[in-house]
Amino acid sequence: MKVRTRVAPSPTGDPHVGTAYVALVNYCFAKRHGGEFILRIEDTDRARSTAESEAAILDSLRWCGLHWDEGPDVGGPHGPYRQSERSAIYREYAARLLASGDAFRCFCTPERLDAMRVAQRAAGQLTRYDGLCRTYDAAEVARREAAGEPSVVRLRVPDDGTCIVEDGRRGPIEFEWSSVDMQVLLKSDGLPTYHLANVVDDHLMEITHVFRGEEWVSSAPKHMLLYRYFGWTAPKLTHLPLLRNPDKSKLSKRKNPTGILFYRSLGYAPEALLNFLGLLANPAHEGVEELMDLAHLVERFDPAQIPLGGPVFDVGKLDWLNGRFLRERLDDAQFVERVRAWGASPERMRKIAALARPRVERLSDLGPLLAFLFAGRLAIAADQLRGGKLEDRQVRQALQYALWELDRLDEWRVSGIEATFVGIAQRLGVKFRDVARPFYVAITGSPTSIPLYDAIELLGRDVVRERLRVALGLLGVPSKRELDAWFEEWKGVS
RNA sequence: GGCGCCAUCGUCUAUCGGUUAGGACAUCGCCCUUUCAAGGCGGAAAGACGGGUUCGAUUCCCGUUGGCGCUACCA
Repeated sequence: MKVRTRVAPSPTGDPHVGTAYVALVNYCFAKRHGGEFILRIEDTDRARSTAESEAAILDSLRWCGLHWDEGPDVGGPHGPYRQSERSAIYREYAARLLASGDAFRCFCTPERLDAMRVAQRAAGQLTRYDGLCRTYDAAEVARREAAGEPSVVRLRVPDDGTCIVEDGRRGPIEFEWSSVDMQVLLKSDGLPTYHLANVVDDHLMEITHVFRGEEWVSSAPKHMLLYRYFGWTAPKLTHLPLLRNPDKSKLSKRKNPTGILFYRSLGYAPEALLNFLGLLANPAHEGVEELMDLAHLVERFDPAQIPLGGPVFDVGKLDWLNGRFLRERLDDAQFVERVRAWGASPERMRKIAALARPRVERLSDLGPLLAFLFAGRLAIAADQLRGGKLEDRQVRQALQYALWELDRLDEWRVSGIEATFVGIAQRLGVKFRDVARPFYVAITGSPTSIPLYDAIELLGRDVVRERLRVALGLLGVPSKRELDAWFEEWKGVS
């Protein structure tokens, strides 16, 4: 049987290095065995999924140098590859489960479920659906449906016995069925949850091996149950350790740059990023050259060698690999080409020229004026952020608001960015010109520069987020309490 | 709280019961060099704790502690 793997990102935000990591592992395994690698978009969460995010994810993975044999953009024999276009399929399989009695309709309200969980937790028990709707007979279900009561489809789970999940790297993991929740499979909007869609798609797309994040371990029993109910053979599951922040918490953008685009903006070579990620999955042992290309990564890939501890994403090591790639794997001409592609493309230079030309007297003024566009971390001190009419607290609050607001922005364009900043000044009850200075310093490294919103657009979301985060850190990282209070105020006005 | 996963230098890791616990990044020192990098050489740096099993545990088992994940009509 042909090996087929997949990566199934959810388009709910910026492309994450964790996605690249999981994609790389699946890619390597498939290619190592002459198999196929598929890209599937899991966009069943209508509230959070966006087309922008999907496009960005495809773009980032392509930039990484990972090519998929089937996917929403290239098509393939098992399409569609976007779950939002497969609703009918999931409904059909949910109906099958309903018919066989392996799933049941549930009419419970969110309020009842909430109260139930609160009570269970207060009693020190695990939170699990109590099975009320499971007791309804066909007539009762029909009556409620006819009355127009909204309902979901839940998975029937055994009340006792154990489930053994076979993990490709950890071996058997045992769960009590009584600790597994009766998961919702089909939401009241008719769309499936991850669990149903994932199992159905992996089967229909003939996926043979799944490498996914460790966060899925605890829901694996539900997936095993679905394969059993459907009478399907489950793919071989292997859970990958989660990438961590330096403080060992799960890698998060609150504490670190996590976007693939951030590393691209900073001038990392995709080869080096992949190299680094590949080393995390299969570390090089003594005497082994660590600088390797994708083909080499594929050739030496071995799932049995994946370490189980969650590795800290060590940017220092990435820097070293990237430096070596730049100076050992590229000649001058190729280097120049990289520079052009990175930040000096004709289109980008034209935009920059239009902004810079009115502000220079000599071409040599360009260096200091535009350095921030070609820099990673800016050398700024806390005092440079001060000096306006605002108190530190207000500046910090403004920076935090900007972080939150900019995250919510769908389109990264001057117009939206401008509206965001105007809004922030209003909320704080101050004039924008008074908050402008710290933002200029945080973003461009100087209180005077090209227009702020253009600078922000040019820099891109990930770099801007990082600069704001660094500036905020300079004036004092907000405490949990401050953050909560600000968040309340922020929510209140929006 | 419950369930699950994990546990060696600051970081990534090697060790399939017996090693001076090895390598890489970072760090420190020296060399090279008009500077800075790069490069070369060298140094410092680790088995969470407590019980077992064993002639012998970093390695196997149990417990504790710690970290992480899950605990949604999000993935």
